Amino acid sequence: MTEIAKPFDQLPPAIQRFILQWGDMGGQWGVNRTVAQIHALLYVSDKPLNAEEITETLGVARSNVSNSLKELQTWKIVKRVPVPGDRRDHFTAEDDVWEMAMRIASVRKERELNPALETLATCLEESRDDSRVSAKQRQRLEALHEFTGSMDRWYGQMLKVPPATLLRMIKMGDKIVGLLGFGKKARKEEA
Amino acid sequence: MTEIAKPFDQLPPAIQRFILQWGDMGGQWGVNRTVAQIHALLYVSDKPLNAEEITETLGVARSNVSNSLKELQTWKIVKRVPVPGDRRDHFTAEDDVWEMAMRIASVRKERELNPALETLATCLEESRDDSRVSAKQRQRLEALHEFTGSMDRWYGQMLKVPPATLLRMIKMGDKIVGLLGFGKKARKEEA
DNA sequence: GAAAGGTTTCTGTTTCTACAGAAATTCTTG
DNA sequence: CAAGAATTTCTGTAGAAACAGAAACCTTTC
Repeated sequence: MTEIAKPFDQLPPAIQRFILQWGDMGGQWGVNRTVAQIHALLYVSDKPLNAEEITETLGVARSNVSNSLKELQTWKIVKRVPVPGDRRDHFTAEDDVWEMAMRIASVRKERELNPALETLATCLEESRDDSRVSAKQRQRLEALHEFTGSMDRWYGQMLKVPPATLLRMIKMGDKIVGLLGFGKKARKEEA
Repeated sequence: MTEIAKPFDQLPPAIQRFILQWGDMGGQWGVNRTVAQIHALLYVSDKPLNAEEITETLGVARSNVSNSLKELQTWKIVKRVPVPGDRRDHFTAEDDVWEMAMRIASVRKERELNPALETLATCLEESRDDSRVSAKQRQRLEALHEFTGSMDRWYGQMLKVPPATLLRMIKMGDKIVGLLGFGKKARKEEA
């Protein structure tokens, strides 16, 4: 069908910069450049794009686009949308940034926090019937396990809160600490 | 001085497992395996270790240990400690897990959030005097910028709260949402 | 049910990162 | 201020990840 999609250097400079920077921002996080770039492109695109258009605009291999789209879909921040009169798959990015952030957080929780929890549990288990592991060592593993568990629960709970509510909470910022009534005392102690 | 440090396979299995798993847990995050392993080793070590001991225990190159220790120190989760009667540098890991988490969060904020903020600000700036950027596109960049700013402020504020207080907050979990008085309504709306 | 259009999987190449070992440097102490 | 010890920086290499292009595989439509 080879329609002509806008090549990268014809995009407005602001958009170009965004895609590029977002691209290697991704590198700092756990996703590769292409994945992040495609996400950026879709995020600022006015209309859904098909794989071909993405390929042409970003100048990367078709297969690369295909795989990257698949990854973005596992993160649930890009989805396929049907476009009437065109049987190719088209894609859009989640446009609510809060929703987006929560989807990412959710996947990361599963991929990183949960395995860490399991590992620590196993280590603790194993350490109990090994006298060579000192009490101090056991305590430290315990502390880490406890911490990871707390984080896991915290994330789990935050993910249940609707984005709009979360937004308000975060906007409140440090007032929350005071409101909850245990801020002042603790802060004085620390200071 | 070649003292004999415990080689890896003489450590208790629980400890071995911990170091190994923590090692490639690190890989999932932004730090390489060696760095994470050294951190794990120091975290569960009863006493401060010198670079030589770490080298022997983990079986990695001396230079690698040196560089990794340097990195861990920039994260402020490992520090040099003087050991009386030994002029070699010895190292320990921060033992308070909450303190540790906050140090890491702090560095990540600087390295990731702040640059993202700058980039987005620049893009927005640039987009204002470019009529090819649609209103919708500008809005999306705006939303992302706003979001990033919120996160940045939130982190900044949380980092000021003493770890013990934070611990209590997180333990409270989702009760916080209700306590703050805007939880129920919003949650019903969403459901 | 075959031809065209579209998507995914496979394979080889390139690029980048982690790392070891050596060389250079800095620090300590007699 | 030298000799020795400890640490850091430098350089080359091995392995892993990203990627392009081709091949194989579905899917729709006539």
